[in-house]
Amino acid sequence: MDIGDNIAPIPGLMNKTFEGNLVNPVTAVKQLSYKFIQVKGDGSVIPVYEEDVIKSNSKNLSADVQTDQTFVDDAMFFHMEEADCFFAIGDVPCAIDNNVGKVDFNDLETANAHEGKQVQEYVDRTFGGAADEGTTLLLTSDHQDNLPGSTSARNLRPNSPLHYESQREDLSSKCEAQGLGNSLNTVKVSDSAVLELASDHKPMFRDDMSGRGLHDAFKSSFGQDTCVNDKEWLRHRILCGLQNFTDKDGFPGHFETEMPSQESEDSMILIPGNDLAKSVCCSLINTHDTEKLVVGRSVHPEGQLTGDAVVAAFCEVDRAGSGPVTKNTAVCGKRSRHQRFIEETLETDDKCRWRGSEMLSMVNQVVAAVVPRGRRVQRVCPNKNINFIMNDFGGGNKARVRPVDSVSAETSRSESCDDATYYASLDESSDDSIETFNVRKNGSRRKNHRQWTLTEITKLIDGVSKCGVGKWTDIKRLLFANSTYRTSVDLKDKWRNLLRASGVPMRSNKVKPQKNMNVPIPQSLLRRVKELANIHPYPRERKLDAYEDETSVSQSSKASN
DNA sequence: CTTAGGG
DNA sequence: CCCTAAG
Repeated sequence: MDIGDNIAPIPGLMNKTFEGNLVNPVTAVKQLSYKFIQVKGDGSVIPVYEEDVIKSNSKNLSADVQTDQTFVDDAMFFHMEEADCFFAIGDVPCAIDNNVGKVDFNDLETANAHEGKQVQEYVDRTFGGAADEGTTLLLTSDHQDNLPGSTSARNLRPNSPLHYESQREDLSSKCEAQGLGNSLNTVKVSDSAVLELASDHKPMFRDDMSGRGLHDAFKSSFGQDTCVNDKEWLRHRILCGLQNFTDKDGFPGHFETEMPSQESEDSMILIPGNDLAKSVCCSLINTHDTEKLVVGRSVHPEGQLTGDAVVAAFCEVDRAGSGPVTKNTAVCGKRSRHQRFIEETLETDDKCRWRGSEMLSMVNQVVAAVVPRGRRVQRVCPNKNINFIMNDFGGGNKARVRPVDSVSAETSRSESCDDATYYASLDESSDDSIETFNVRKNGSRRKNHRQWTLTEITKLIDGVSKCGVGKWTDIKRLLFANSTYRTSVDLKDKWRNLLRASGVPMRSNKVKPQKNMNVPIPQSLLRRVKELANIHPYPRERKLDAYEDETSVSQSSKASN
C-alpha cells in the first residue's frame, strides 16, 4: 500500500515546493551536485560545510591531488577563504572583487591558460554548457562589513594558493574561524537560465539576534528545538549546519547526557517510486500534528545509483504547505565521475537525537509505510550527520531513506520503526561498506540478508552466557527486543556459525575455520564463544551421545551377527 | 510455538 | 537464510 494513495495531497504543497521552488530538475542535477553548495530560496547559493564530505574525500585529498582527475571532477568548492575571500573551482581559486568575486571566462584565458581551461570545463560540466563566454559567476556578500579584504579589488589569481589540503583545513575550521558575526557569503550565479528558483529568501540571522530568534533559527535549520541556550553555540550550530558537534570542545554537553545508551546504528533504505516525496510529505503532515517537516524530492539524471554517492537537498515545508522555509544541499560519500545525484536530507547531529521530537516517529511511520521489502538497500554515509535521507529519483527505480542511526527508547517504540529501520552498528560502518538486501521476488519469502554486527554478536554471546544455549527466544526477548529482523532461529543459526568460526567441534561439522567472513570476528569474541561452548554445549540435549550409543549398539549387534 | 539440524 | 521434524 502506498500511503500516497490514501492521503489527499496538500493543495499547493507539491507544486509550490517541488515544482516551483526547487530548481528545475535537470538543471538541479548539474547545479547542485557539487559539494559545498547550498541553494537558498532566492536562488543564491552558499557554501555548505560538510565535514563528512571532507572525510570521505580525505583519501583523495591526501593523494596527489594534482593528478587525481577523479577528485577534480568530483569536487567543486565554492570556498570562501577567510583571509583572502577566495572560492575555488576545482583547484582554481577565484577572488572577490569588492564583494563581487568574478570568474569571468573572458579573463580566465589571459590569467592562466591551463586553469582557465579547467574552470571552463568545470563550468561546462556544471552548467551543461549553459555557461559560456560572458557567463560570470558573481560572488557577493550579504554582510559587507564582515567581509575582510572586501575593499581591495582582486582579480583571479593564476597561482593557486588554495590547494586541497589547505582547503580541507579551512573547511573544517571554517565555522569556528567564521565566528559569530560573519554570515556565510553568498555566491550568486548570474545566469538566470541556470538557476530557476523562487524568491523566498530569508535573511540569515544577525549578531544581535535574540536567544529566542536563535532558537527559531535553530529549529528552522534542524527541525527541532534545542535545550541549549548558549547563544554562541546556537549561532555556531546554525552557521555550521552540517558540521559535527562531536569535534567541538567547549560547547555545552547537554546532548551527551541525553544520548541513549543503545548502540548506534544506521542504515539506508531504498524507496522506489515517483510519488514518494508526495507520499512522505502528505503522510508526515497528516499523521502528525507538527509545525514543520522536512521533505524533499531529488532528481536522478543518469539512471544509476551507486552506493558511494549521495548528493542531497531538502526543503522544509510547514503544515500549510507554504514552504520551503529553508533549503539545504549536502553531499556525503564519494561520487563516481559520471554519476551525480541529488537527494533530500534532513540533517542533524548524531549527538542531537530526535529525542522528544516527533520527527523520528514521523519518519519511521512513513518509512514503514512506504518501504517495500526486498529492495536494494545500501548503507552509505556512516557519518552521523545526515540522519534522514529521502529520495525520489526521476526514474522511480530507487530511492533511499536513512533513518536516524539510533533511536531513543521513547521515540523508537513505534512498531513501525523496527520493520522499516534497518540497523547496523557503527563499529563496522565504513565508507565502503555496502549492505545489499536481496530482492525478494514475488512469491519468494526469502528474508533479507542482514549483516551481523559485532555489537549484535556481542549481545548474542552475552545472551548465551546469561540464558544458556538454546534459550533463543529468551535471548531475543532480552537483548534483541528491538531487532525484529532477528528471529530466535536467526540467533540459533548465528550461534552455530560462531561455534563453527571459533573452531568448536560439532556434529556434522568439519572443523575448518570458515572461509572469508564478511565480518571478521575478533579473537576475543571467539574465545568467549569457545568458553561458553564448554559451559553450554550447543545441542543442549546431547543427541551426540544417543547417536553414538545407537551406532555402537547397531555396530555391536552387527558385529555379533 | 520453540528448538534442532540439515539444506 | 530456509525448511522441517520433533518436543
